[in-house]
Amino acid sequence: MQTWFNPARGLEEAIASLSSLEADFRPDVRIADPRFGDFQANGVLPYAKARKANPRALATELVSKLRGNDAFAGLSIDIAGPGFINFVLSPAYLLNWMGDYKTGADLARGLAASGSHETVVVDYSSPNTAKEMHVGHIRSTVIGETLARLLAIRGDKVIRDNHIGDWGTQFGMLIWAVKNENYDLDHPGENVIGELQDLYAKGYAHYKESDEAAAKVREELVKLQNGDAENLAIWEKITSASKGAFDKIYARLDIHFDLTLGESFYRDKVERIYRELTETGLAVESDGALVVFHPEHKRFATQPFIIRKADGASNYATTDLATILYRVEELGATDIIYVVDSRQSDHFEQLFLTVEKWFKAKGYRLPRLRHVSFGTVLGENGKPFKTKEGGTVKLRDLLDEAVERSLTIVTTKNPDLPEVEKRQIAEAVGVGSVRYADLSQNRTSDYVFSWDKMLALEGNTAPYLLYAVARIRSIFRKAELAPGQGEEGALPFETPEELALAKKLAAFGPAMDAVFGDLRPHLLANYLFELSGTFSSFYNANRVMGEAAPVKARRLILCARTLAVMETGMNLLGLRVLERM
RNA sequence: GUGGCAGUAGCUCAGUUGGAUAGAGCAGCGGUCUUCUAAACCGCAGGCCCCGGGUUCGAAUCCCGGCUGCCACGCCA
Repeated sequence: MQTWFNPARGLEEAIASLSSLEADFRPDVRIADPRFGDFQANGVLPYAKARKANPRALATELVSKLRGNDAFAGLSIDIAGPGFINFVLSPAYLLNWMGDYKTGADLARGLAASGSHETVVVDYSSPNTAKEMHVGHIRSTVIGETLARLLAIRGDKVIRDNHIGDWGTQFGMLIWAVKNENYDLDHPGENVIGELQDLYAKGYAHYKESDEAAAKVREELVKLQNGDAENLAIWEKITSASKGAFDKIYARLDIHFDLTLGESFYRDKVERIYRELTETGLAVESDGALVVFHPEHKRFATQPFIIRKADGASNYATTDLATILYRVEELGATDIIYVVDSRQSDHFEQLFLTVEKWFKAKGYRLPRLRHVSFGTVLGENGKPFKTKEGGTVKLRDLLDEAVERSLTIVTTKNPDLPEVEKRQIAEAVGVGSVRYADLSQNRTSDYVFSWDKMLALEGNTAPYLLYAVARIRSIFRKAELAPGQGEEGALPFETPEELALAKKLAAFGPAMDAVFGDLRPHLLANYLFELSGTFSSFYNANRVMGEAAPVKARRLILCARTLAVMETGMNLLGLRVLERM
């Protein structure tokens, strides 16, 4: 019996190839409401509608062809209502599926089969140097990391690039303050970033004091940009200290970049941008600045895309243009994804429009450009997030708090575990909870920050998934078997809980298709939450140990496959799985 | 003003791109540990899908018009 890794896709293709309908017929197979079946094909309805035909008759004709075909041997098929075609996977089919897709590697293979194998740059996290990472950075960082992992498992060549803000106007103030305070960058204190942030605040205050003071601050920036050795040395030390602080957070979140090419990397690449955009006629002078207008666009006909400021300096539009060129020419990117806050959607729309015209004029290969946007982190009052003191919550503090709360709980629930293991569990649960709180929500909606919500440990949260995995691990530990062992002689699934779990596992492929459709990780989180729930119901209703051999074997199969799917999915979300908790 | 995003159960949110009787979690009520981890499971209750039109076999979803909230819009990123 033939099985499809992704039954929805398999059905889609098999139905299309067997039907004698015209080419515009799309079977439109999707997961069905369990009351009607496992999958349903709805495509005959719109097809019949377009031709004023009887959908029920068309469905009947189509189904008679499917029934005689080997590909549909393990499925029951029927027609309901106006022409829905419902499919139910047989227990034997499900058992076969479990035999074909056993391990994480099998699942990865199944996923990669439908990938397009691009070279894709994922641009995410992108904090500013000399500043502490705060809750505002968490979304880009964890969503970007998950997208990178998703694309990689689908078979893309992924290049993770941390486009840090290391060349902005903040350096004028920072350098001025470092000099004014005689801050010793070679022997910084414990909390370098905190101190740098204080220095920045002093520089900023000075900048605001008077015109003369502002001029001095600007002078430091100009010196830096002109390559002044002393200022460059200060800048380098600040950058290096900042990267060190970022790396601590990244290590904790298990995030790894292939490249960290910040804005400063492109500082000698902006002249070409000015030249090419001017010579292609895209950029024009306006109020002393060099800008791009898009006459065909309702707003961008008058809302400029400023690529060189009136004072001659570059800005982020310039470096973003240079960055795209670099990624295409030097990295071979066919696809570039920006994981950035939705407030910058105008910027990206202008950027992409400009690149399209520029690349077309120069005959450069145009990559696929996508802005994967996400909502803003808001406070409880619905305004952009600030603490009561007007500051931001540091990512470090958030993670520490989460781990502390988790430690309290693990100590209560499982007091006999060794201290070291309790701490490991608390770290995985705490950090995982913060991360999952973000990933389980639709990225496009705004995010209301709340300690309780971020650190919740029940319901649709990381611990719920981790707990399901720990229970499976525990079964194998008690059975003294490795996952994958003890499966011989299994009979097809029988109980409602077994069947529900088996079907949920076979729905992994369709769930992942939805995730890739619009790059929405929360659909993976939803799926894993549902899988955990289905497993928990199974666990409570059907014992594994102590059952007759054929029953035990088939339940061990379900445990092992659930484990493989959970581990694969959780790894994509960046959650570390646990043996016990 | 122009444009974008959003409005679904008391609260927080899903809703597979137009499919069948709109779903979860939390909070509430009731039940389940001598048996593989009760961080769990089972059940009950909870709805003007912002409002009004339209499109069609079918609309939370698409179109038009409103209302409300948030965001962006010349030299910050």
